[in-house]
Amino acid sequence: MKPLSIPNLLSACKSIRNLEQVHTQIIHKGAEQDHFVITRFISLCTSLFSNISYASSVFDRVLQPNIYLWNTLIKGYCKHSSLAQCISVFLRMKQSGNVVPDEYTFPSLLKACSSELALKEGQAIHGLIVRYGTEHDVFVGSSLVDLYGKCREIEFARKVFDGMCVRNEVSWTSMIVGYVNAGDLIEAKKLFDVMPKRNMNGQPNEAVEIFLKMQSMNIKPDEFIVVSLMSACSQIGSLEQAKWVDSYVSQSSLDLHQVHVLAALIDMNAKCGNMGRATMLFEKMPKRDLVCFCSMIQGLSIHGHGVQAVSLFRRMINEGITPDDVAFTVILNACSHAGLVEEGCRFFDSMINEYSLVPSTYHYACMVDLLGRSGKLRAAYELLKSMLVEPHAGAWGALLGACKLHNDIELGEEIAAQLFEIEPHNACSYVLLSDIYAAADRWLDVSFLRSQMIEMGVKKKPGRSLIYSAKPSVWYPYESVQ
DNA sequence: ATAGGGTTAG
Repeated sequence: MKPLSIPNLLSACKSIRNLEQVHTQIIHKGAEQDHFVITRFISLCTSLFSNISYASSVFDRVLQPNIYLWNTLIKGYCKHSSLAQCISVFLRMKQSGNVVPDEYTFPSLLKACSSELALKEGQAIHGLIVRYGTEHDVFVGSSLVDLYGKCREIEFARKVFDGMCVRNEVSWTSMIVGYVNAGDLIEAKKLFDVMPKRNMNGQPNEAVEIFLKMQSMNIKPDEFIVVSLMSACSQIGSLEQAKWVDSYVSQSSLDLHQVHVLAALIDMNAKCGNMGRATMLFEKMPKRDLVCFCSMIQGLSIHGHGVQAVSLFRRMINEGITPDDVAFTVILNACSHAGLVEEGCRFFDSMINEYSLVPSTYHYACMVDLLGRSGKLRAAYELLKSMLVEPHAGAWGALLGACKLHNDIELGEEIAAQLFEIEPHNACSYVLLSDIYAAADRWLDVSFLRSQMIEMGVKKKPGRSLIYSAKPSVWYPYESVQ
């Protein structure tokens, strides 16, 4: 049996109640200033029990926290609190004067920026990373690649990636995901064109090529990588490529039982048009979860099987799975595409009244689309006006599209006026209204609108400067220099 | 001794 030391007691904690009991022991044994013990305590308190305020109060009693303690606390905040809170803890750390941020400090901060798409804050932190000389760490580099990729600053991501002296699977995944999300697989291909060619038995394409290059560089693809790869395939929608990846994944030693892997595999097959294979994988699952149901329902919807999508949704509920907001987006979308007005309205109603979900702007957009397409323009308009939150521009756009479809000039003008206010630089609404006028032979209105559109439509994106520091591999955006 | 990064459904 293990001795009843405090660290051992900590690792045995199964509930917050246990943790409080060990905390009593810590105070009793006078271990409140023991950095090792308190670090374990805070780590456990935040990661296992998500109790940042408790962790914070214990931290505050430590007189001279060391770097381990600060880093653990910052990670806790980054996981469970807002970016503003994380940065405020980081500033407290810097102002304490006892410790210097190191390569363990920055990854969690960058992750917090990444999840809030806080580019400016991320760039400021990038500046600090360079200042503290931690930019060559693989964790820091990967986090930066992830941050810039997520913020659609793919060139920054790439620059960091190129400057990294060590890269691992995480760095590669972050870079690939960045390119995938930017929809820029062509650029990815260009990068890998400078490396030796490999035979691919048929269809060369970008994501698979990246994948093969990784293998040739002895980077073993893990579950993360193949999920990214399959996500890329889903977006490209190529059946050939999906088949290739499917057979690779199925024959590999990768763990198909990891929930993300199978979910991505089903989603890829469903999106690429291989519903047969998707169905087989789906039905063979020992326990089907919400995500896989959604992938299947969406797959059916994409391929025009709206009625089947609805019945699969009903089966999901019968199997005891509770739909969430995403599931309702999927099914409302399916109803909208298949023109299943009655079913859609019933789902929308049950979403609110049975499942107590608050419809988002996306749900309203689906409903507006559904009602609008079937000619119930006024009902759609009333629904939009009844929204408590500000409607998404997409919802107005969908309704304007419906006005075009049903040649309703009066309502079209009313809605376009709202859209011009929300999105004055989006050409779509001008084009739609102009089409409505054209269909009614109101050419004067058309030409007026077109000239207005040209006037508003051309807007140059602001430029950006970069500066380079003494070391050529080190760079950061100009704004980050303080 | 104790601290850090990447993946799925709209």
